[in-house]
Amino acid sequence: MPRKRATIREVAQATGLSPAAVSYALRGLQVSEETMERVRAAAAELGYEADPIARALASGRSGMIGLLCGSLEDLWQQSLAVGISRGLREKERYALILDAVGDPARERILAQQLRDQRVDGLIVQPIDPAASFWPELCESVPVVAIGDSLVGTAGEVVFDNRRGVTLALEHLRTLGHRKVAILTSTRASTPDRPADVHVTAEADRLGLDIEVTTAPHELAGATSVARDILAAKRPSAVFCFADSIAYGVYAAAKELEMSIPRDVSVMGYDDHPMSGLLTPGLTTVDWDIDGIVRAAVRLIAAATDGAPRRRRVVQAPTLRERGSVARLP
Amino acid sequence: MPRKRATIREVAQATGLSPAAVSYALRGLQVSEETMERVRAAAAELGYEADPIARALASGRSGMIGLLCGSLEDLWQQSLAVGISRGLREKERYALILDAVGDPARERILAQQLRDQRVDGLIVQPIDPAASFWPELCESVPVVAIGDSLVGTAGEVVFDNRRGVTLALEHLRTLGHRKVAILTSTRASTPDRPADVHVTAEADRLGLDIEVTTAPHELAGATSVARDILAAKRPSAVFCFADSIAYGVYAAAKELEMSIPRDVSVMGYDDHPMSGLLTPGLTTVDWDIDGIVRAAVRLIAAATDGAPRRRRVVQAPTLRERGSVARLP
DNA sequence: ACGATTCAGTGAAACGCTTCACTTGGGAAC
DNA sequence: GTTCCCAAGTGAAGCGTTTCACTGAATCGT
Repeated sequence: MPRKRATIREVAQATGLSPAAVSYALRGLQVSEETMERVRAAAAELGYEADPIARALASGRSGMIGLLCGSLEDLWQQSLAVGISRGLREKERYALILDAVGDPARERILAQQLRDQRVDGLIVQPIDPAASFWPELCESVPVVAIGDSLVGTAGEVVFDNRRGVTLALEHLRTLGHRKVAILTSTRASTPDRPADVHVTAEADRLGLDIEVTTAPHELAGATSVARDILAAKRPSAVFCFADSIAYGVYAAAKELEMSIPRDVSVMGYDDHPMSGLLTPGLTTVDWDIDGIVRAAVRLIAAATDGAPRRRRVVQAPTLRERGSVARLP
Repeated sequence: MPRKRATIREVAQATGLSPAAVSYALRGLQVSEETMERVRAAAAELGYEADPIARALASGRSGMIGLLCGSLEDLWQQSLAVGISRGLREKERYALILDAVGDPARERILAQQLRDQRVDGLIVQPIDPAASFWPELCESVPVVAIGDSLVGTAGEVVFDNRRGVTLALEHLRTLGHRKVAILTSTRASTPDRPADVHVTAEADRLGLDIEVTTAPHELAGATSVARDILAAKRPSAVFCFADSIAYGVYAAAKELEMSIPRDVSVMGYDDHPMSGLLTPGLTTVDWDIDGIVRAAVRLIAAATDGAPRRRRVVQAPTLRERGSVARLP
């Protein structure tokens, strides 16, 4: 880290070339092998490194991939973010991670912000896939959407949430549960998310008596919501739309001295690494996070490296039984 | 999100002013109330929003705060990052989060990258606080360091790791443990981190028979290291230098059908929210993450808002007993 | 009534790079 | 020996802001 950055002009002077030539040379364009070598040497000598801001302004590209998360309080999304970040790094690309903290309005602002940063591509896990700004955004930058109902221009990684919900609720039904509390994630608005719609539809079909409540992902908040539900409603099972929320149920059960699954059964959704560590292990719906990460990275890389075939990767869920759901008599 | 961004020039034309005047007006500088109002109206009308990249290039500032994490695989650091991100948002500032994945070389590159992004300030949790580039970096941007031995120019949030280690090891010693396996986090180099040094010093003082091994934060990796340790060395206790790593010990114990704390005692370090949920709860050293977040945010905000008093906030650890450490006969 | 001081606003030069439209010199083609 | 072309390199105009040094007019104290 030299005391003062070298500019491209200085490299040009050092080599006796024009700044333009240096610019081309450093990117391996339009110049002879020989000058390229000469320029590289001079650049190394001077400790020159291109200024990303100036570059972005001039070229309209930043070399970064934006990652817009619905809510990083969800531990699973944290894992996803970390995974994607790592995956991109392996492809020599950098991720710019922003967190909408569950707020659709914030989602709009941050999406705009990322575009303003000239990201080459955008991976989003939309809170509100129906929001009106997505189409416009998709026009100005390749988008890979991760989720359920979609917006991607560069591809999509689709969770079959309908199937996931079916898997979960059928499991509960088969084991004899009828009165099921549903805990879904809090959000500032967007009431009719497709995932939620699936839940009520499936519950109807299976003849389950459900009550849907929203809960935050963050442990303390989830615990407090779960405490109320467990104490007041006495459901035989709780289905949480994220493992993070299920952790809150575990905590609440502990506080209330209820035993899982004897006093109440719990199901999660996502399969976060910690879920297998709890006692009892959390029965959940597993989404193959590695597969999702790989798919998302591959799609965005393809889109930005100019292989523009838009693809749709569908993730199938798996039921992962671990012991947090009891069979009712 | 208008189809095409309005530029400052267009706003200038619309109001009949010079671009300079508009620039000043939008920032509430140097112009009369009346024109300010006129400019604001026109800007709103045209949907103008300043381009952050151009702004950063011209002014050398971006309005963002960089957050450089040692390793986001550490769940505790994830929590820290999320907390800081949220804390900054409340102060109307944005965080740019980068992850060095435990690699000191990467840490240097990313630090440089953040400076190149013209961040107004930098919060770092250094992997290698002794690395030579910190002083130079500190000259070009206010730095708040979080950790043990420090580099901050804008302030520091210090963990008293010596005390934390003492707390943990004394606890083990008091309960009769002598043969203790230490699991510390993997890193690409930097062998002599102060925290590690404290461990061996303290162990000596207390007459503990320790063996130090490095383990990754990520669950599968930690589990596999822990499995080897538990099977081969048969320590009476394992002290993990991060709760994430302790989770690996729980997983390994489960696989080996060892019971915690009957067959082996486990201590963590950090107090991650999940630690209280495990069975048995993980006994750990608690660092008051909220306090750290608040301190870091306050320090960096003070430094960038021009109140340049450099402060040092020391965090004291607390022992949090939960049941994963048994008293030996 | 006069220079001195403020106030509101202007013009143009940065910021550091990319890129477009052009020169060149020199070889191949005819 | 022209003509044509191509690879290698140049100049200058951006990209959208900020900021510095200034101007003209209005205000002020005396």
